[in-house]
Order: sequence, then C-alpha cells, then structure tokens
Amino acid sequence: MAESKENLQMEKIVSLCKRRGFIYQSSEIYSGINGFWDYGPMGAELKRNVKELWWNTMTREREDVVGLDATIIMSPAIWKASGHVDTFSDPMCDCKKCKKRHRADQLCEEQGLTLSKDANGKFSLPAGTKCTGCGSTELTEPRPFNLMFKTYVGPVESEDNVAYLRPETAQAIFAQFKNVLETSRQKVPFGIAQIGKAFRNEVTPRNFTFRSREFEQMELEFFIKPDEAIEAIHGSVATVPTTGHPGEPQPNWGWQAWHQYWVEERVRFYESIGLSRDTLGFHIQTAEELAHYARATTDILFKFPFSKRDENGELKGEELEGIAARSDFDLSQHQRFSGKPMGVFDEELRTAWGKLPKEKQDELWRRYYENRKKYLTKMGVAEEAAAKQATEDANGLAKGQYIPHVIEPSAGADRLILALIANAYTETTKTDDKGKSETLVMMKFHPRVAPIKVAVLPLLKNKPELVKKALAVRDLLRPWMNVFYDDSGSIGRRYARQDEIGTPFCVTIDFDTLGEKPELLDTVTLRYRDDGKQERLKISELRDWLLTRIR
RNA sequence: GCGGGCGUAGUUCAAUGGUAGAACGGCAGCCUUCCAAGCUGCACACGAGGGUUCGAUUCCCUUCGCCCGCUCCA
Repeated sequence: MAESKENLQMEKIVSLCKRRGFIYQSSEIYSGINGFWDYGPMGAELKRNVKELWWNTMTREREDVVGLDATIIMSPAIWKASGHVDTFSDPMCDCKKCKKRHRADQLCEEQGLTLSKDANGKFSLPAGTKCTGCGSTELTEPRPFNLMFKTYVGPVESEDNVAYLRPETAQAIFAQFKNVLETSRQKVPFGIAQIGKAFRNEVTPRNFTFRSREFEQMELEFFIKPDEAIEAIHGSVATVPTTGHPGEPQPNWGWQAWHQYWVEERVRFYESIGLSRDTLGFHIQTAEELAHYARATTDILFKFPFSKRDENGELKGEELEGIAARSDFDLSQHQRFSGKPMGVFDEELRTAWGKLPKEKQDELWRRYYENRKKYLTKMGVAEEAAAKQATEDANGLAKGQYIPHVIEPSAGADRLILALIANAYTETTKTDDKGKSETLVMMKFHPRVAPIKVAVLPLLKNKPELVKKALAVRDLLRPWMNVFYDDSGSIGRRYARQDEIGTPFCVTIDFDTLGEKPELLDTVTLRYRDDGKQERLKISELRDWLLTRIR
C-alpha cells in the first residue's frame, strides 16, 4: 500500500522520538501495550518544562488562581454525579454479516424496540432486531464498552468495592471546591488549576500519543458569578468583542467575556511556547455538538500531519484544548448528589440586590428561576419538585447566594507535547563539497520548552586545558538550567546531535577562550541552533545572556 | 471489537527451510583549531508462544504491537 505523505511524516517523527529518547512505547520489551507511552530522557524534560510553564502561567503568575493536586481514585459517587457512570458505558453489537458496528441502545430505539438489561448488568437485544446496514438479524450480543478503567479498593473484589481511575481531572476540583474556597481566601471570580493523570479505555487509541489510554491533563476550573448576579451588582453585563483579547478582567464580566478571555489567554500561552497562530485552528462547537449543560465551547486545534483536510485542502487540526462555558452544571450536580451546599455567599450581591427597583429584582429572579428549573428538569427532576427547588434557588440569589458558573480551559499535556514535537520537526538537506547531499533533522523547539537549554563543548577533546575549562563552564551554568556536556567526536558532529534534540544554544570552548588572542581571553563561541550563526560572549555574561532567552 | 496490510540491530533496509548482512547511529581508542571528516576496534536484531519439520527468522496457528479503513471519542 502506498503510504501517504502525512503518514510518512508521522513515521519519521515517531522514529526520531525513539532514536533520541523522547517517547518510547510502554512495556516495549514485552511487545508493548496498546495506548500507553513512556517519555524518555528528552521527553521527560520537555514535558516537565511544559507543565511547569502551564502551572506558572495559570497559577503563580496570577492572583486569582490556586492549585490542587487530587487523587486519581476517588469515591465512585463522584462519577455518578458527573454523569460518567451512565454516559461512559455504551453497549455495542456487531453485525455478523456486514460487520457493521452499532450502538445497541440506538439500534433498538430506531426500530421501536427496547434494549433489556438483566440484574447483572448484562445487555441483550430483543428478538428480531435488525442490522440497519444489511437487514440481517445475525447480531452479536451487546457488549458494554466501558470507557472508565475499573478497579477494586481493598482486598475484596466485589461490586461494593468498585472504583474508577478518573477519566478527567476536573471532577476533583469540583468536589474540593468548598474546601479550596474556605482555605485559600479567594472570592469568586477565581480558579482552581490542576495537572494530573487521567485514564480512558479508548476503543481505538490512534495517532501515536494523541489518543492514549493514560494521559495527563492540565485543567483550570474558573468560577464566576452568574450573569444575573453581575447584572444586579453592575447594572448590566459587559459586552466584549467576539474576536481578540478582551483585556484585563473586569468586575462586570459575564460568562461570555470570561470565555472569550480564557480562549485568548490560552492562545497567548501556545504562542509563548512556539506554536504560532497559523499552526493552530479553532472549532466553535455548534448547538448540536454542545453538551446540554454547556453554553459554549471553543476548541483550540493544532494542525498535526495526520489531521484531516477540509474542502480547500487545508489541514483542519486536532483538539489540543477545549475551553468550555459549563454553566453551574458541575457544582449543581455535586450539590444534588452529595447533599452538601455548593453555593457561595456574596455580600456585594446582597447589598446591591436590596437597592434594585422591584421590577429589576423580579426580572432577575425570574431569569435565575427559569435557568435553575431548566437544569433540574433536564436532569429528570419532576416538574413540581423542580419548580420548588428553583424557587428556593432564586430566593437564595436575592439574599446573595448562588452556585458559581464555570469556565473550563482543559488541555491535554501529551497532545501538546506531540504538537510541540511535530511543530519543531524540521528537515534540511545539506550538500557537501563533493556534491553528496544528506538530510539533517533539527528540532526547532522554543528555548522555553527545549529539553536541553545549552550544550557546553570543548573544541577538542585531547587538549586537557580545553576540557578543564569546558567543565568549569558547565558547572557554572548547571545550577541555573539544563546543561549538557559533550566532548566526543568532531565539533560538527556534536552540533548536529544537539540540533536533533533541539538544543537552542551551543557554547564552545576554544583556544581563544584560553587566551590565544589575549583580548578574547575568557570568551566563548555561542552558536545558534536555527541558523548556525556564531558570536563571542564573555563567560562572565554567559549565564544572564542565556537566562533571558530561555525564560 | 471487525476487515486489510505489516513486524529482521537504536534507526532505515537486505537475505535465507540449514540460526542472519549493510548503511547510518552508539560505545572505546587514536586523530581532529567550528558544523554528522578520517582510521582501528567493540556491542547490538529475526516481537512472543505453539505447531509442522531431522532442522523454522522463513510455512501454519494463536497472541502482542504498529499502520490503514470501519466503529468509538462523554
């Protein structure tokens, strides 16, 4: 089979990843395990840099976001409240004739039949269910496709002890929302950030690490006031342009402004680590695609070599991150399921509410009531009970109480790593004096994410003074950045090796460093990765020169 | 999970029913005054299990993994 260009490109990237120690297949000596990948020495550094940059950008450099590091296994009740237990398990069956696969529940529904489920949770198709593809009734028994990894807590493997490896990190943030609120001295609007592993038993892991069964998420849940509260306090909700960064957060921002803000903040982040806007794509989810509780979701895409093309032949891109406006769905669910209040009290709102004209109070009360009732009835609460609860909630709003709404920028760390690798991968063809050409690979990582920041190289290995001086320079820089020392082979070979792992700078200790030209004593050659250009720098200035470029 | 293709050093490839070669890469030494120079030496592979056979890397089966297409992607 002829392989596509995109496929070849990915194969080259996969092979580079292995050859240079970025990514290996998990358990490779036992012929691997589908959907799991390990990071080698270079990959581990790259990933650390990315996670640290995300963490710093999202928490340490902001006043309004704090961190959390929660467990992977949590109470199974969390996954009932979040809806994962129900929606993450679809019964599937295959047609034995035409091999088409169906969702058993959908298949039955289409034919006016009901999928039955016995006490053990085993599904079975009613007699006469036909394949919609070929009409055959020869279908396999429905098998549940559970996307959550299951395990047992404690020594007894019984249904009572079932627990799940988290399929997303977000729920832990919601579950700990009250604790964080009470111990962090934050007030809405504020966010909770978390980086951590998540697990999904994907039907088909594909495209190298892009869809893995074990992966790492970098998620922010940013809690904001409901628009009704903003309107009560500020008179109206700010309108911001639908394109571009809306600027510094303002007190009168509603969910739309905050959503726009986070989309643009995240794009700035990607730009700051080397993914220019033209390598990214955007997908604004349509009303049909949106989850029922979501108000808007914008996906930030990266144009991978394996991405599909649109009708104009342009790469469409694959999701790196989704920024979702999730209303107050998540905290509401946990409030209902746990019975613990998830609302906050807002002094400012209570004061402002009291000063509102009656008509305004009524209008906001009504809108909040309708939203709450809509949510409750959607979740299967009976009409009457929903109306009662929504009334309580709206009365609460009038007293300064509400359940915060959420803007959720949720990024995949491993997808980002793969994007950075694909983006950095550059081939150049070099022809030597004899007309012999060869292809050289260079990883053009942004210095901020590059696994190794600088390589220190003595020009020659067999001159002890050069080696000694080079080791001293290495030791000078080592406390400040990831430095690599190399003295084997020719200098050109060592440069090429560094190019292939994406080291942005090389420092060469030569005879001038030792004072062959007295005016150049204690200076070094600084060589740039991307263009091979060189300049001379004083050793005394080297550290600061590098630090300004790798941060 | 289904269908198709594939699986030989780290990588890219070759050969073979009688236990495998190369290139590049790696390591060591010599050499080398700036972009994969040269010389010498060394290490490293038939994904796993079973079957057929006197003998299997080669043929068959199973399994694991990779790629493509379906399916799935809350």
